[in-house]
Amino acid sequence: MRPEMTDTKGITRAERLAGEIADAILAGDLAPGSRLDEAGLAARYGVSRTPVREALRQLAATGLIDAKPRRGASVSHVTSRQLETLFVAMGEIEATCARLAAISMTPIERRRLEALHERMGETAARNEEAVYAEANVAFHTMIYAGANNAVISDIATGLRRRLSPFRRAQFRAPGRLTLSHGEHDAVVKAVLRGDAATAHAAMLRHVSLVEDAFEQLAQVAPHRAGG
Amino acid sequence: MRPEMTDTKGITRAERLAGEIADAILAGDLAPGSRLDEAGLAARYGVSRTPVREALRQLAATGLIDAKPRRGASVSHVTSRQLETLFVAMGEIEATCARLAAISMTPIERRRLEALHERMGETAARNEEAVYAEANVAFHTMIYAGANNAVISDIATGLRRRLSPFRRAQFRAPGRLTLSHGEHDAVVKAVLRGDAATAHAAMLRHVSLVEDAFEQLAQVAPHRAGG
DNA sequence: CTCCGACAAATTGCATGCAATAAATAACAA
DNA sequence: TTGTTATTTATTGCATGCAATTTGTCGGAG
Repeated sequence: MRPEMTDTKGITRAERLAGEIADAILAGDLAPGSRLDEAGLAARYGVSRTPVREALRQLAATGLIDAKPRRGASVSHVTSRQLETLFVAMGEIEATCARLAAISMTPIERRRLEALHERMGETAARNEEAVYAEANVAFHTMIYAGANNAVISDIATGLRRRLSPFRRAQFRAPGRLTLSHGEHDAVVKAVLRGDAATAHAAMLRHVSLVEDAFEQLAQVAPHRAGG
Repeated sequence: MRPEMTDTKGITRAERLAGEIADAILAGDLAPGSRLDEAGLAARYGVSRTPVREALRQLAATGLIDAKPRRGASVSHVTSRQLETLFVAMGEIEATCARLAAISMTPIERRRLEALHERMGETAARNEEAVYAEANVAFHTMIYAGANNAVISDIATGLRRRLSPFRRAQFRAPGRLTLSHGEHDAVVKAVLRGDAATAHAAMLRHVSLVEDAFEQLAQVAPHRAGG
């Protein structure tokens, strides 16, 4: 449940290894289905098998890799069916965050959300993909935090991480930036006025549309992890 | 995500240990705040420290225990504030499951839910606490399954486990059984007729009332878990 | 030619030993 | 007496070796 919140400077090798391996997977260096041999990883990272084992367990808990008792671990290769399940879950959780944010965001949080949203409008108008993508992460993170519920925001963060490799190019679709900002607008307006039900629905719709955008891209360039 | 939670007959010692320790915690044998000494546990369960370590990591991932890098692990003692956060999260997730169940339950699942609900009505009328409590677990599990989303039902199951020690006596309050059944009734009716929004609201209300019932009991017998 | 079984190789799970670090205590100075 | 520091101790993190189990291959029988 707690991947890491304020985890005390993961000084342990296992923690660092988990991060390294996760990055390698998310970056596509380790393709889905790749076998994660303990000895091999130990040699590759210059440590013994023990921290590798712990790192693998940790990653298995997040669902990033798939480990069965005596049969080793492999990069969990996500089927399109599972991917849809993940997107649906992500949508529901984000919608829940928006719902809670509408109820319990502090005035300061609302001001900051509004300010970020306006800035993103300008970014979208100038069609600056990279800048918008970065701000987008901040936007959603702000919604998670606004829920003022550590358990749910942890869940949301975990899901976001798992989906991150599939969201790389989500703003490539033509006109997606302004569309995204428009969808955000509905969410922000509802949150600011404290309309929980509408915030929920608006966020659900937004994430569903993100999923659609992904699927269109996926058809063009089927995912070989090399994203 | 993980196709199976009840992993392949946890043949490994670490898996079994994780279960044993979790049971000990949930049963109250290990009080919140208790230090979980690796060597001690290893001796107690007659194994070496290695599987104990892995079991502790596993439990830390579920939030049941709290492990910091060089400072060992201890039974995470839940503050009342965190407990409220957990209850809120549980409510939101369960409500989401109900929402999805209303949308995507198969006809067979709906029939079974209805049948169980009717049986529970009779049990409640006869005021059979233990039987009702067991059926209640099945009821909620059925809602999770009805969401037809493995990711979300996994999350719900995890939260339920974390909260289970605090729900033991939830049906002790006088008249709670028939009240519970009435709340279920609203959920079931909405789910059966495919009314997602109402199912969401009804389940949210139900879980909130469960939380209230808990808090009343908690005032009578405080857990000294607070801090 | 196919299928079944035994054997061999590789890999994981577990135990144990050592090193590193944090908590606890004792000693010393102000 | 109290505050600071050095030492001691206990516990975790890591490395390595061995045992158990799985998988792939080879041989033989049908």
